[in-house]
Amino acid sequence: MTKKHLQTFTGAGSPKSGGRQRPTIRDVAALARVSVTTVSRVINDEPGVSAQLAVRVGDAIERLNYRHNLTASSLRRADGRSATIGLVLEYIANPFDSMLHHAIEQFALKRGVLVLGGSVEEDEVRERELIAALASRRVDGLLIMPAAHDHSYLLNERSAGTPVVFLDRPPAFFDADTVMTDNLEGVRRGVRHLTSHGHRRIGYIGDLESITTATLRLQGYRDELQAQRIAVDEGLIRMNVRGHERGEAAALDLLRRDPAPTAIFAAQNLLATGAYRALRRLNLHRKVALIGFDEIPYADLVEPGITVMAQDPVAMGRAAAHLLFRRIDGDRSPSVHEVIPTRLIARGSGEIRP
Amino acid sequence: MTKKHLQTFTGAGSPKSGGRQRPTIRDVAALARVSVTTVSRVINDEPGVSAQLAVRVGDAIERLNYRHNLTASSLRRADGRSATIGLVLEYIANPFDSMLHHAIEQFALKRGVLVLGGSVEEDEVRERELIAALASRRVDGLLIMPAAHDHSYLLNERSAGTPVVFLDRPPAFFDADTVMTDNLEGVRRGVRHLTSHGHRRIGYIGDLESITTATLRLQGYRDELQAQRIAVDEGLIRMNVRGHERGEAAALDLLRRDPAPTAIFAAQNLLATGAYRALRRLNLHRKVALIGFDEIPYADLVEPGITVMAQDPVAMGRAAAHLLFRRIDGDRSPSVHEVIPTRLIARGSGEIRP
DNA sequence: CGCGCAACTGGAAACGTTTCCAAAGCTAAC
DNA sequence: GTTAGCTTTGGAAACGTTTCCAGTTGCGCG
Repeated sequence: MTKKHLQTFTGAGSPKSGGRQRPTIRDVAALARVSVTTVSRVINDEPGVSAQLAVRVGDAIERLNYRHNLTASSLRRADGRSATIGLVLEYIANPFDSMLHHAIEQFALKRGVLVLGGSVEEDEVRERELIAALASRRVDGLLIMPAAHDHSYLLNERSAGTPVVFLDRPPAFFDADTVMTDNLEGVRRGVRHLTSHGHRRIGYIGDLESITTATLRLQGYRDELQAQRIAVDEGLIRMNVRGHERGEAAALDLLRRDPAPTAIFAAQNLLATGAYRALRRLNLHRKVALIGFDEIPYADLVEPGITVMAQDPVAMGRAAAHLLFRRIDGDRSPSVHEVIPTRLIARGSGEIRP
Repeated sequence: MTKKHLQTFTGAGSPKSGGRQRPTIRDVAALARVSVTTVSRVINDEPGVSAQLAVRVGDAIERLNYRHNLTASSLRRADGRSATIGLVLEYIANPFDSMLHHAIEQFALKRGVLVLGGSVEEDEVRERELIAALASRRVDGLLIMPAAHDHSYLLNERSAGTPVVFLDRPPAFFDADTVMTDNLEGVRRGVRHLTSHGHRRIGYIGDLESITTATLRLQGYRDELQAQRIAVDEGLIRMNVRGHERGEAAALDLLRRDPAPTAIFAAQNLLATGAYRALRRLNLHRKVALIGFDEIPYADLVEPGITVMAQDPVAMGRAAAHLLFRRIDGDRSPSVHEVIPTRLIARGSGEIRP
């Protein structure tokens, strides 16, 4: 089973057709009339090469258009580094994920490290396959936004020296560095914003309960209502709602209750836009308040603008990359759990009074 | 200079600290009491291994948690394949780019190929560095959305057997497969939509002239007006406008002219949202028509909805990946240039009459 | 019973690089 | 003038795998 995914060259296996081979370090050495050792030293900026030889080698590299072979290098070098890290995201076309990706890539680039990535789309099997594929390529570290609920399978990777940092969601049955949004407090802050505007019947729409952050957010909703001594009406809660359309349907459903909620908290960006569409359809978008969790592109262009609890993917990506590289550099201290705060962005929809 | 970027291990070079080494094919062979050759055959699904030995090897792999080392494999195998392709994008956090990325990744995954990527952000130097880094990792092929204006430097890569496909923008001084949006016809179609609604003074806001597609789009604007026998008023054209804010400023500028345009064609997604904001600010969003080029997330949620000429990043990504893999599989036929049509999505802003 | 052939198996070389170690050259100190 | 020590250089082994080639086994057939 393992092997199936490690290696599936569907390609007809044409013998690297077309074109002469790339020049090797040996060709460079021959042209520069030095040993391969010397060339290697020049390539790696190691000390102990006379200026004269260094120049000769540099010229030869230039002349031959030599390209250092990092796979061979990585294979031989003592630390086995490939100058590549693996990034496992939920869905790369989600703005949140792609911002994360970009922040990480920027950070990695400073070290000359490239990012090998993939989307997993809430599929546990795909997560494991993707990570196996990354491990096969001997990435120097893994950044994971997990879909699975048991990460003990990562023990092998780590004991083989590949550090792992979890992003946006915590691992299960596995201890590792994490970087997460402050989901609980974020939602509480949003709910508080609504209650401070006079709302007491606040509908809640949440993502799959299998996603840890979704249950955390729901907990924030419950906690804050309880703190405000507002009874939680289970009929106002819709969980396991996924995607735009279902978000819209769930909101419609909530709004047709009697008594209807005077505000809705939509705990994920697609759910928020779905809810907004429902409000518009019922012409309630100026009557019923709405707060979304996670930023929505162009949320300020609609009327009223959509108030959100914004996450900070750039800060998260940077923090995660920072942690990962520290581990790659040999840090063996206990796991760190960073929590990135959210920010309330008031744009109108969240400031509607009942 | 080359070497600087090929390899910049800032890492303190801790000796792959922590944890025992990974098991190798030799360990597997020893445990299964067979030769490494046999293990290799099993791993690669090659014929000619008795069922009995295959099982023994499989068990040993399982027991040892062996992970096939693709770097070593790639180094030795005749075709040199790494089961990895390189993807160079303009800016991965742009929805268009991330959709492309996802489509490509999906396609590649079917072949067990992973995507190694990076954003270039209109920086020619970074493009070259990134491609050098990808070449160093011996990717099997390159998918490039170029920033540079001279791609002759890619000749080496290709003659070394790495196929190249251009995405969204054409190469310069280099012949290769391309997959592009039908920019010219797309803009013409949009402008025609405006003229058919009675507009004759149509403002145009375009991106940097250094971007080939931006000049192509402008050409579409000119062509269509000319075809309709409408004189082109150069004062209505704003080129070299980049990003949201500048787009807004350019639109404001256009709208304050006398006579003001009755419609605006914004030839890029950020420019369109910028223009929309300008219209809103002047309270002209129900008076002056607007069409954007490239899809805008949630463009249907605003009032009026923003009419766009939508590109099809999923089709483009698929087409490009398809072409690339054909080349990787040895296809040496002449370059192919695929053109993906755009689609008019009428949402209100483009149907306003003067 | 010997032969040819196919199927299976393994030893060793090779991929392009880094690293270990030794050799060579030079300077400074005695 | 010899030696110690440093700097510069190179030869060869090694990384984990695939591939080449040869060896072994089993079987059917004359």
